Amino acid sequence: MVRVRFAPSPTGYLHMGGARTALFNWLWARKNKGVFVLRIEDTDQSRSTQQSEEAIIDGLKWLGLDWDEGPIVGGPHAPYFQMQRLATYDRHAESLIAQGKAYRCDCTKEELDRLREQAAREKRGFKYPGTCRNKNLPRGTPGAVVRFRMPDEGATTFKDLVKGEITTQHKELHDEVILRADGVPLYNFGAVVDDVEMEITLVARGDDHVVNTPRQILMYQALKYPVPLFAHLPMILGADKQRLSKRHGAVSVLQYREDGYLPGALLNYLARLGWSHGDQEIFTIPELIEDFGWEHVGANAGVFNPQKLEWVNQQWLKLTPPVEIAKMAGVSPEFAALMQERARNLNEIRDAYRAYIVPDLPAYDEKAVAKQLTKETRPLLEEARAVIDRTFEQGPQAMEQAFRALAEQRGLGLGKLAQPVRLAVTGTTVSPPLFETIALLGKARTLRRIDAALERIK
RNA sequence: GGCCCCAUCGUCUAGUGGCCUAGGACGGAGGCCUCUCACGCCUCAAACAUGGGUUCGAAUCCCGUUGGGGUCACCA
Repeated sequence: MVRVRFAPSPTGYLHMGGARTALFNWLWARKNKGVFVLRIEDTDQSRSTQQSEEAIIDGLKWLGLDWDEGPIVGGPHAPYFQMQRLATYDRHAESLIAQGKAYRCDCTKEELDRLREQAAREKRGFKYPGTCRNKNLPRGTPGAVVRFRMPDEGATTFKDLVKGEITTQHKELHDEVILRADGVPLYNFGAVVDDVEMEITLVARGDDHVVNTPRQILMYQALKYPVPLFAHLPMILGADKQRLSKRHGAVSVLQYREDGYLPGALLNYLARLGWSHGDQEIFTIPELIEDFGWEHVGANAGVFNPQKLEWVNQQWLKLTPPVEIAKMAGVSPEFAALMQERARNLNEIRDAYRAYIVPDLPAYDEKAVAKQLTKETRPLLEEARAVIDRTFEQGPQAMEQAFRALAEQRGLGLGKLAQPVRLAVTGTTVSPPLFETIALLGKARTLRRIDAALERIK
């Protein structure tokens, strides 16, 4: 049974990197009929907030990345909030201490900071010197944290599903803190204990965690638990090739909802950022689930490209049934059908709808009016009005035929005739095909608009 | 700085020793189609970081160099 998890810390919204990590985990779970667990790692009490937690959950929900176990839905390993699992960490820490694999340490923060600064001055990495290693400090020692006893010699090797074999010498490691004095675990320990408890079989997470992996493997081994598989996903970079951060365009995925993107399009784009399936660019969600695999996840970081995302969104818009688009954009299905192949996002559809479908008279683009609605075009517009009046009931194709006949009669291209009419009817020079738009608007409203436009010429 | 990871068009990537005069996609340039816009179609420009090996043969394997990134917390 494949069991994977997404374990965000509620210290901010869900951004692209987190969304992609969640997506890859989710795809793997769905592909293997496994379980996708959502776990909230809220042990940084100074930075975790309720709002962030909600924002992350909202983001996942919008994307359609549903979880089988976790907040709201519960599950056999509840609770799924680390701050509610303190007793579990304590139990495991005590067991490690009893076996001599961990120990209490009451070194003060000040001493440690001094050592750290000194190490920095000497351009060395800081390593805890092991002051309390053999003190056997008892439970209840004031201010004591628990440190994990790292082996001094040897090396740990693991096979990362995307990066291949990675080896770390144990001498590079040091006895890191796994439990604070107040019993709140630190990342490496909390994650390991929970992944063990929740029976996670594969850990897929950001690249920045590769260095944590050997330490965590050592902890799994100390705990006498099987080690899961690991897959480290490369970073997503901003246009400047810098890691995506709040300053570098790392916006909430929910911003894309505001901007009129389809959740599936975002998922499609994110999947292709770092993963590939031959030359295919556009995938439905079932296709993504079917085709996804770690073999084709790239090992190098990728730049987030908004233009390509927009293109993917456009493709999705074309492939989505009009009724669904209508629902999302808040427009009629008929109009959605006309707009879906020429809009890049839902907002363009909604804006157009509000501009010239909803109101009785559209807001006119004055610059275009000055150019298109002139004394020269007036007779044309009058004749067009008559044509519409006469042929409307026969449908858009008949109207078009009649317009073509009229244009030809006047020695004009259809464009010369259609543009003033389009402006009169929609208020703009850019719209879906004129005759279908007119059909959708209705005869009375169309004629009223043309009359209003004629008024403007005077 | 130590350790670790990465390196194909501007960007996302295909490529797993011969199919590569390196393919696709976004973006760019030009054109076709056309009632506007968009779609679609066609054409063009655009890359294997670098130096050594290994091999009959290297974008593909190995080493060095360079460049980029990650990480060195009682953050995650």
